[in-house]
Amino acid sequence: MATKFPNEDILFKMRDMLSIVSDITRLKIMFTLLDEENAEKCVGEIVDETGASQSLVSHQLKTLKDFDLVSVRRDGKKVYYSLKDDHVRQLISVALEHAMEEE
Amino acid sequence: MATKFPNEDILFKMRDMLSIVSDITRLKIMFTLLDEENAEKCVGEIVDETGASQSLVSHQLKTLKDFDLVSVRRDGKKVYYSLKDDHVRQLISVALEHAMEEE
DNA sequence: TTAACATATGAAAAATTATTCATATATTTA
DNA sequence: TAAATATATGAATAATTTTTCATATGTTAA
Repeated sequence: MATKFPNEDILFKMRDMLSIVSDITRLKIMFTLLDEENAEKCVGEIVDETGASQSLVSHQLKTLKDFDLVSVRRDGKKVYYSLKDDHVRQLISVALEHAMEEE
Repeated sequence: MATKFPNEDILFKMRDMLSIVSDITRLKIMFTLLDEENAEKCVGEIVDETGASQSLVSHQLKTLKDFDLVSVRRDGKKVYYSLKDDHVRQLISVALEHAMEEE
């Protein structure tokens, strides 16, 4: 009878975490960054590989950064991003399994 | 250079899968159904335990059903739902770990 | 210091999703 | 069969999110 789910805080964090990986553009970005182990890519490369607009990629990278899921490093004119969080890799891999499994 | 992410189909499935678990109401519902191993709950119980409105719960259960993530069984006036998919459990547990881990 | 390149950003527009409200349907009980 | 209970559903509204567009900022090269 007693509801024993996590408190609201935890639920909200879960929701945030999950919704950040549930967008096509961000998924593409993350796949780009998963390309090789510890891959680091500059924005231009990410734009090319995802096919999304420069602006959109930039906005979404900011979203990822705000959630502390990517590391950023500037080198000259270019800014390099890499994936920071292992939970993301796990989420993506579970979702990928699921997506590939059926039919 | 060659972008080697999954094809669009797979990406969309991943997105669908991930976004289905990235909503507070659905998370609550799923936690309710995770309460015990193989828990089966009727809509009324789910309404009580989540605190969401009957209509909302019903809508979201439909969403879960459409994605084949829950099983449904009617017994008399009541309709019982249970979690069907193990990937969901995995996603939830990864997200939960993540959410509990920081700060 | 100006031009060119790379990236970021605010605000608007477009798209999607969650929620509510009113009501319908299905089942049981009186 | 009518009333009561449990759940579902369509349509409207509210809320959130994604995407674009125009432009700003930071860095290097000429």
